[in-house]
Amino acid sequence: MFDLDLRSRKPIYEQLIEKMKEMIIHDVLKPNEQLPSVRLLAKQLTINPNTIQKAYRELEREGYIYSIPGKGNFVANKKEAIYDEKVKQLEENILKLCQEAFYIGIKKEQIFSIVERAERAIRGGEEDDSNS
Amino acid sequence: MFDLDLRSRKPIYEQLIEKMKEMIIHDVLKPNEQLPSVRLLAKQLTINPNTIQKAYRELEREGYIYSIPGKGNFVANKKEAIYDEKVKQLEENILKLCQEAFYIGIKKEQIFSIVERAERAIRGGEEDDSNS
DNA sequence: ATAACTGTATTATATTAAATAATACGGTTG
DNA sequence: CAACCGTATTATTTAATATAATACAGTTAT
Repeated sequence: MFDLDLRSRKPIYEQLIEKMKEMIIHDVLKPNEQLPSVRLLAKQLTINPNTIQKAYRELEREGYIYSIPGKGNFVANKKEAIYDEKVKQLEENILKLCQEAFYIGIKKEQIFSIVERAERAIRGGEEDDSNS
Repeated sequence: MFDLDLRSRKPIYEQLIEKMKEMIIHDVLKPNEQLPSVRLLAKQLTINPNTIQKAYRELEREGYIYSIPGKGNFVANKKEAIYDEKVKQLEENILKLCQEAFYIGIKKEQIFSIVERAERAIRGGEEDDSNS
């Protein structure tokens, strides 16, 4: 379910955090759905339970999941809060990249075309559910 | 000249690489200009010469600078090649961010407005030399 | 209540990348 | 030749990541 690269230069817990964020945002993991227990997931991934715990705690700190001691970890139902946070992050990153781009002389239109290319890539690869 | 954060979680040599790339791209460091020697810069920044050397070698590998053993390290005159590479990188990064944004439902117009905000930030903070 | 799950916490250890340190060799310059 | 340069090598230190072994407490079902 959560396949990650153990030989990567990127820390395992970071990979797991990213993976789960993605799955939560993309609704692969539904709100209030129970996540695999720390110990079980550690066994499945053949990594240490503490590493899972570290990832879960960070995800909780950021509002993606919540935990009930003795019961388990669950996907947060604050989808909107997460979404807003994500949008804010994306805005910051895009803003930063654009500033850098403008700084070295790239024109606004050039960026627009990149944005449109990105849109086509998305629209081509997957359909919008809102009017299907 | 190269002020960097020694207490950062980011490796010093990476910070130095980024800093110098920026200065080279923005023409603060002119083509064929001699860079401070490995030993001198290390003394100035109170860090180890090997760390400078590591940064310089990476910058050379990427074509930003060239070195003449016994003489010194110099800014590459392949500005265009560097620029093209930088543009390509930016395009990739922007594309990636946009795809992620679209994926969670952000509209194209929303991104356009971010781009325009970035442009205003740049145009406001510094003037364009091309018609001054 | 007790066994078998859960999350949480703590401490110690191992592993790895980043950074330091100490040298050495050879080219360049004056 | 002295004083710079870049380069290379090896050993060591440091800090983050990951592992390991436990322990404690809440939950659930029997």
